[in-house]
Amino acid sequence: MYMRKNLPTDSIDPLLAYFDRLIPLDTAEKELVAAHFHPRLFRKRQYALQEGDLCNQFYFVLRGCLRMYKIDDKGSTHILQFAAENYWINDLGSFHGLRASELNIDALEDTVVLQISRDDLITLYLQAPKFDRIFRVLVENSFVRLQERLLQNISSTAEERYRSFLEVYPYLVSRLSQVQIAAYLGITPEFLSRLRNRRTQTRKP
Amino acid sequence: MYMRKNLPTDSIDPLLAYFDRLIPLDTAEKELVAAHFHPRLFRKRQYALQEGDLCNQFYFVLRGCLRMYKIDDKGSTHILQFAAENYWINDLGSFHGLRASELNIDALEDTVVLQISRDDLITLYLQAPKFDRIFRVLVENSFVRLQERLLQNISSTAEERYRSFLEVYPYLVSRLSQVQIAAYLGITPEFLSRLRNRRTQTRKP
DNA sequence: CGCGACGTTGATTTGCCTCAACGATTGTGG
DNA sequence: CCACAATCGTTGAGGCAAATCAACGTCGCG
Repeated sequence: MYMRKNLPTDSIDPLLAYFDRLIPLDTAEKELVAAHFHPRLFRKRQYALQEGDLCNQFYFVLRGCLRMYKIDDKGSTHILQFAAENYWINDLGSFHGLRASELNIDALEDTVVLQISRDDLITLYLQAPKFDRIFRVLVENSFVRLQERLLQNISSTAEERYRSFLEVYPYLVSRLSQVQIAAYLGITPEFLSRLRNRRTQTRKP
Repeated sequence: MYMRKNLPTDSIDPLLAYFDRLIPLDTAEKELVAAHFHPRLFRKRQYALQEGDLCNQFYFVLRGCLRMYKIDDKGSTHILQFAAENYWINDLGSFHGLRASELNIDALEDTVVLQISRDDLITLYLQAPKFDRIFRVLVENSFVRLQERLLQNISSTAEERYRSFLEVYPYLVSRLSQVQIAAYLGITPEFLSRLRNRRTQTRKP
């Protein structure tokens, strides 16, 4: 059987491990996962979802990094989420509400995902109700993180948010340009540059 | 049998109707709901959750209005969520993560809720896995709304956020003081006052 | 090589905050 | 039931955080 480079048969393993850590799976359930999730490569700058389209897939990142963002009327980019290794990403509003998305998802690096379509996910829920629980827990965790971020955005200064980002996502910082980080924090790249230099100063008199 | 005023036996009905609208329940499942959820009254200004405590209950509001908020180091209040009739509220991070909460929940009006403890909810999941799905859908919907709010906060001015609040929560506006609305929008009450007057002006020369 | 993204820095502007004062309303205890 | 305190909404003056606009050197890439 022909196998594409970068997409070996055992690419499903990290996902199985991920699920197993949340709630242990039996063999039948692991086979269902293997049957419904499919590997896919996105080249750098390639769209995984484009504004106006329906979000039909749920992505689990194996390697690389995706971002989900909105472009406002003034043309500014606002990043809702990065998704690197072992993170999930999709536009849940479009995915379940069956409405056209206002968001874009694209690749910041060459990225390999495991994807499942909405129809396959619904089938999976029917075949193994345990996945209702798994995805409930998964969304609950995302909800808590999102709520913490909202709280930060309401109550903190740009500098505090930047410091917090460095702490929470240290492994991302080196992989992202300052433009991306600024679009995530909700500030301009110019101001982020000033923040960085403001701190490394206070050295020479 | 003695029955407290304001808390009649059929107070469970709005919750059953709420679940039924999401995913139809059979008789046994309705009885489980009636067995695990309990009515409770919070007087105006009474805490339902206090910072430092564990969030042990999930609340469904029958009448009245609760708010969930954080007090920062400077003493400012930041409101994460209002919950009026037919809304859910709790600190999910504390509820499932079993950690002390940094948030407060209290009543803005005399409020009647149906509450379920974490232990009872877990029991409910085991007795009827359908509730895994129900609460998955419920959290998914909350997640989508929260994401929209974060996007607004990152990308919009205070005035745009205020206009949007008026559109999305018209039934709340009349019940809340401007102090509460300002704490939700992430601005000062003074500035909210200016926003309101800025708009009703542009009339007399 | 040349073009376009990136990061930096300066000058200026602006959205929103802070502090302070005031009358109107609410609520509370004597 | 009244008196007093507390909270609310409003307005003014002044200040600061962050945006805007512009210019410039650097680097990676086609």
